[in-house]
Amino acid sequence: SKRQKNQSDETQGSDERFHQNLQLLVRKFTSTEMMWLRELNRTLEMALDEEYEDHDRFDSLETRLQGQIHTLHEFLPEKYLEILNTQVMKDTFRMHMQMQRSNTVTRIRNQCGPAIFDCSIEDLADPAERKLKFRKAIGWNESEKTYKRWNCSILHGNGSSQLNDTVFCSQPMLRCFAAIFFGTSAVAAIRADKLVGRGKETVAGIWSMTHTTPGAIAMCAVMIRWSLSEDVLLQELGKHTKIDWQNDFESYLKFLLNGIKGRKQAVVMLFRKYDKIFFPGTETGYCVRKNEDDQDEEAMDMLNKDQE
DNA sequence: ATTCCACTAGCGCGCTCGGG
DNA sequence: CCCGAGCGCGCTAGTGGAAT
Repeated sequence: SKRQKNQSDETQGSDERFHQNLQLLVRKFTSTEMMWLRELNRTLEMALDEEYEDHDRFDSLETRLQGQIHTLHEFLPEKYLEILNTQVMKDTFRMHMQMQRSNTVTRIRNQCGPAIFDCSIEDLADPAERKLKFRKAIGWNESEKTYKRWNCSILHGNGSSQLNDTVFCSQPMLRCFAAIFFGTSAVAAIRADKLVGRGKETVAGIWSMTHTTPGAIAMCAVMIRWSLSEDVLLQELGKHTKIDWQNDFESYLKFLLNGIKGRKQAVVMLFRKYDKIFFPGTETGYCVRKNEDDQDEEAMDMLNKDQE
């Protein structure tokens, strides 16, 4: 059956609208909260553990899953939480999270790649060429023969710095964010230092985004490194690079979440920077809102210990 | 052999914008 | 004011590869 968006809301079955809204929410969730869910089915079957603390979220698989289910409970409206543990929910999450990732990687590497990375189409088209040209920029360490998730010049503001106060600030990061949430043409706007996405129907509008989220920045970082990598498919574990993309995503997420909680200056400024560019005029930034319930803090020094 | 998975080409819809 | 060109969106149908 064809889409019937032209029909008014009244003529559309409430059941159909229920599912369309859910699909929309799942896509938003993928791009703004978590691009992957570990053990999706089991997560949706899980009960909320009241003892769970964000603090321990990334310590073990069990706490990671609890983190996921807690994130879902914060994100989804009540009416969907009631039916979390159903086959419909599982199918919808699996299908539409996948579709959202597919659409995004196609957009970033193939459609916007040259504009985001200042390179030719040919540079991006061939895996071997990507490896040759960009391996260094996405974290290749020649002496250790592995990829480092933090030491990537492509993520840093001034090109080659490793300091944590410039991470996620690079032009490609901003362009990638623009491409995902404000459409392909927004990349050109960012490049020209112009306002993005005003007056156009973009996903940021469709999803009613009001501020930058940790999940969105973490996903952009993974998307950028993956787009320049020799991997052909975006999978949790990269076939050719052997990069554990899912783990890297969660590391970025951990860094950002802890940074917000601990009011780490670099992270707070990072979100302010993104909000200023992409959501000007909104006073409901993530940092402001989230900091109300923060508790005792330990000094966070993730960047130094890195890798687990 | 069959099913699943990741991704892509291309389509229709709804929107914006500019010319008449 | 309207009309049509063009754009960005999500979706469908399909490919080719991997897993079972």
